[in-house]
Amino acid sequence: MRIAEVIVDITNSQVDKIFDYQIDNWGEIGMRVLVPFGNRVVQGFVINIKDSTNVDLTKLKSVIKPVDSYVIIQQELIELMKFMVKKYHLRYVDCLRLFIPSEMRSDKVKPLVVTNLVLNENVNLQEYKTKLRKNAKNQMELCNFLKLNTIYQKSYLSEKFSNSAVDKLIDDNVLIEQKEEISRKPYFENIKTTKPVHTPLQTRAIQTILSSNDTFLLFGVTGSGKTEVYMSVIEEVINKGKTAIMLVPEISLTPQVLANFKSRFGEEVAILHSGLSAGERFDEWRRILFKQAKIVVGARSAIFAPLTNIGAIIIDEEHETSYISESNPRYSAFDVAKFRKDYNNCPLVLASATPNITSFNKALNGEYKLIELPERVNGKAMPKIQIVDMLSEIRNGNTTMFSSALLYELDKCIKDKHQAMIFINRRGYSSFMRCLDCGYVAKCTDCDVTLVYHKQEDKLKCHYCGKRYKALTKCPECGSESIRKGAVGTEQVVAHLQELYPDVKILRMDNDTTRTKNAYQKILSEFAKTKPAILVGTQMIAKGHDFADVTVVGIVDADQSLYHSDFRSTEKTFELITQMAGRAGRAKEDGKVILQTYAPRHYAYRYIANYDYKNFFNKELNLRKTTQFPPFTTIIRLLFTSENEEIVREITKLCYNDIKTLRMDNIDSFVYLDVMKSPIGKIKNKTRYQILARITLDKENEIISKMYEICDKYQNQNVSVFVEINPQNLS
DNA sequence: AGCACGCCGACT
DNA sequence: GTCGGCGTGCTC
Repeated sequence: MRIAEVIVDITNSQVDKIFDYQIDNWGEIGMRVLVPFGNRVVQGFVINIKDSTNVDLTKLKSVIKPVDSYVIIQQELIELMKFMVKKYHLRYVDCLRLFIPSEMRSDKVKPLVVTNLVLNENVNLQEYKTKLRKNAKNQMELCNFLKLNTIYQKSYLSEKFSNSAVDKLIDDNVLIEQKEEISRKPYFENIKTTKPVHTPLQTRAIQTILSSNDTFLLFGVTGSGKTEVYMSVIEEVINKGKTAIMLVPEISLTPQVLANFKSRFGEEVAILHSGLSAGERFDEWRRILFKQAKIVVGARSAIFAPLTNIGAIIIDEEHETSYISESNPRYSAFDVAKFRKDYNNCPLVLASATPNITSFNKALNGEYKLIELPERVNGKAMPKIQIVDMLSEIRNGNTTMFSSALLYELDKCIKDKHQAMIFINRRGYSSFMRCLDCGYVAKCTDCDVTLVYHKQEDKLKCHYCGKRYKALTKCPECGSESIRKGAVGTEQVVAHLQELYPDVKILRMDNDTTRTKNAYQKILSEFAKTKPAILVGTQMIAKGHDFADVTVVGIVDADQSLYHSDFRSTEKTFELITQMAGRAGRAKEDGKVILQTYAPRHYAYRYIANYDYKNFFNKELNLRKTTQFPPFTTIIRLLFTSENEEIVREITKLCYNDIKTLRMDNIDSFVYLDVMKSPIGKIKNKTRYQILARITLDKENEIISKMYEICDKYQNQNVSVFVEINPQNLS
């Protein structure tokens, strides 16, 4: 007897289990099938085939038929599904759905079919022509045009000789129709690139990566030629008959980058990202499945690409948070990458100019192998970063948002017809409170994290422990009453600049101006061709294109992210500013970076100005150690939401009691535990409560799985419970 | 998720 | 007397 283990394609925890069905010989593991389920028919995935079952034979039903004529989920991904279900406590279906393009399930997208026409070789064309009517001019011309053994596109012939003429010849069996499935190809600029000569360091990096199956951290400064390292590694891997995945942040998937890959690898590259149309994504995915494409370049979910025999996995800009999914199926592309690396026995490369603190720590511990590219390929120094103390600007009578140093550089830049970028750091909308006289910022006494001002309650709150403080009316350090809160916005900056430079083109790029589909590209290309010009924007201008003529980068109010209430805020500030600084002086002109701050002596800026990542890392790691934050602990957040406020509060409380018991049994592993209303107490009319815990690493897995168990116990129709491990934001 | 089974109020 | 409300439980 052949028994298929089937996961039905229904997202509900109650049916998210393995169902056994009898299956005929056509069935294969990894196929989509139709099965009778209750009194209806549903789609399912065959995840295993065996020859016996524990299910009562009177209950056992048979698989009806396959949905596709081929396997769509390979064995590796089925193993990966099991790994993810266990590790993240996910549903089987949610994982399986990650592995195939959503277009596949809706049946909305079908392979694009074109009709081709060929001349019937059994027809005597000359004889046929004599039988044509005298006035059938189009048909005659068409007959004269046709040659044997040539494939014509029907649309082409129709356009040239009219539809009716073509149809007549088809009717008369002179032309034979042939259907062909073709792939919709995402559009690429056609450019030619030449392979550059490698520096000795690049060569060594490439060889090191290719010579083992380790996880590498490639730490290379901006402009050190990391991309060339990836490309060469991939090239070698392809030459060995294997395949490769490269993940990049969504925002880096610019036409320029893609064109570069296409130029180097041609048809062997498939691109997967959200900018593709449904049809394009579906076709790109099928090209991978059918082994026509061997290199996959894409955003986070491209890590699930149906490649076999992977020879290298590369994750660019590994410090980016977008590699970790924070909703629905929560997973980390790093964990998945490591799984696939082990399965395929190939190297995994994580790369960044400003590695994640945790990653760099792993590199120093030996868990990752460190490869460094400390020099720029063109040999140029990084642009000079000048730190400007905005408090002394105020003392000198300049109360505007631009320092005299920045205005001086802007004037010069515009006079020389160069370009400038003004970066507004608006990470998180939450506002903090700061003393304008001494620069003091309110912080939590327990967490070393900036307090967030909540307007409705007129209170300062810590988003990590929930502790509340009175809003500042005077500074506890110097007694001054000039307390300011809130942030500077891009609009304000643009308006101000336009006043100062009425004749200069000033472009704005932020969440508001990039709503529409291609707005992002449009703004960038407009900026590229306008000189002089100033581009004002949020983080999104820090990445992406290289503009050769940008000589000035202004960072207005750098502290915004420094004081964001997150233990990673200093790390994020270092990343952002370093990246932003890298936008200046990329070509022959030297660049200049003006960094405006109210805290010029903050340690982060000292290291940033010197591009000193390693010492910054040491300092930051020490701080994390003393305050017991990751990577020395793991933060766990249990989020409870419900439309019924009473019930959530009650359930959260019950759950909290259980977790307190859990802490009793593992008293040394809990660094912190508390329960509170979530910082954003209500979303979409659902009340939110949370339990926050920080635990040491020794019993991490054990405690996490206990927490999942506890949550499962309280999960019901009225209350949903989420477990988040090291969440990126705590709203 | 969907659908059947099942036990209590207002209607042709 | 019945039609239908949605609580509970099951689906190989």
